[in-house]
Amino acid sequence: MATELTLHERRRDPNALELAGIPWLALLLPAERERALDGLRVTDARPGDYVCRIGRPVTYWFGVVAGLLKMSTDSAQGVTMTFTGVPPGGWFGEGTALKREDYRYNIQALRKSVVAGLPVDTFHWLLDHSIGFNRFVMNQLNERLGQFIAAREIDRMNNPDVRVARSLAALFNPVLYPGVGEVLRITQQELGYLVGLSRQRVNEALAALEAQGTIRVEYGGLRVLDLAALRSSIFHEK
DNA sequence: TCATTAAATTGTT
DNA sequence: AACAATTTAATGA
Repeated sequence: MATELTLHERRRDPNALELAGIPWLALLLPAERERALDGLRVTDARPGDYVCRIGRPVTYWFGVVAGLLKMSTDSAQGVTMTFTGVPPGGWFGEGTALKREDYRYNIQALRKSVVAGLPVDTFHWLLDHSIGFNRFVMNQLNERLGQFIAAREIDRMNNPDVRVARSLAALFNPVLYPGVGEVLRITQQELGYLVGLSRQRVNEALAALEAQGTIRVEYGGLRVLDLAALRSSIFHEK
């Protein structure tokens, strides 16, 4: 039933599925939405594919429709540092797009993903004309600031269980990643990569969180049961 | 559509 | 790091 409906939608509009996964489209007035749709490009990314690279001039403002991306940077010593994962519904690069600078990080697909891109010129046009779009971007910047501060706390924490919990809470952020919903599709391997822990240790932490009743571990993903608990959970040393 | 096989992911040591 | 067990995805009749 659900598939028939989407197939029907797809017949009318080949991009219907993808467009449903772009949160800010609903905030635009019809004329603005039309302009946005003219510019929007949706592409598939294979694991390891680069969405953007450090130093390249900004071409698009990017968003994740499906899958999982990672944001990373290379230090002068050539060490790759992963900052964060970007799950569905996440849009990034406003700062760079605003100033029309070069990308300051690499964005790579961790798994097969669907990525949407809004050309910088269209991005600026929407900023100049759409109040709804401005609200979205402002809200986005504000929420990301909060997450940035939280990320610094996470880095200082030594307890792996807490690190996993807080990092998960960040990925489940409904404002930044409205496409995630109740279930985050991520493997324990991928999560370990993002958090900086071994898969075994992540598996152990997830088991503890599940025992605590804050999440449920599923094949290929995690279901959040208590987001507030995830954000503030505390574990005892063994 | 169903059964079989391959691949991916997880749980454990 | 390695292994077995489990789940999903892919294949082809």
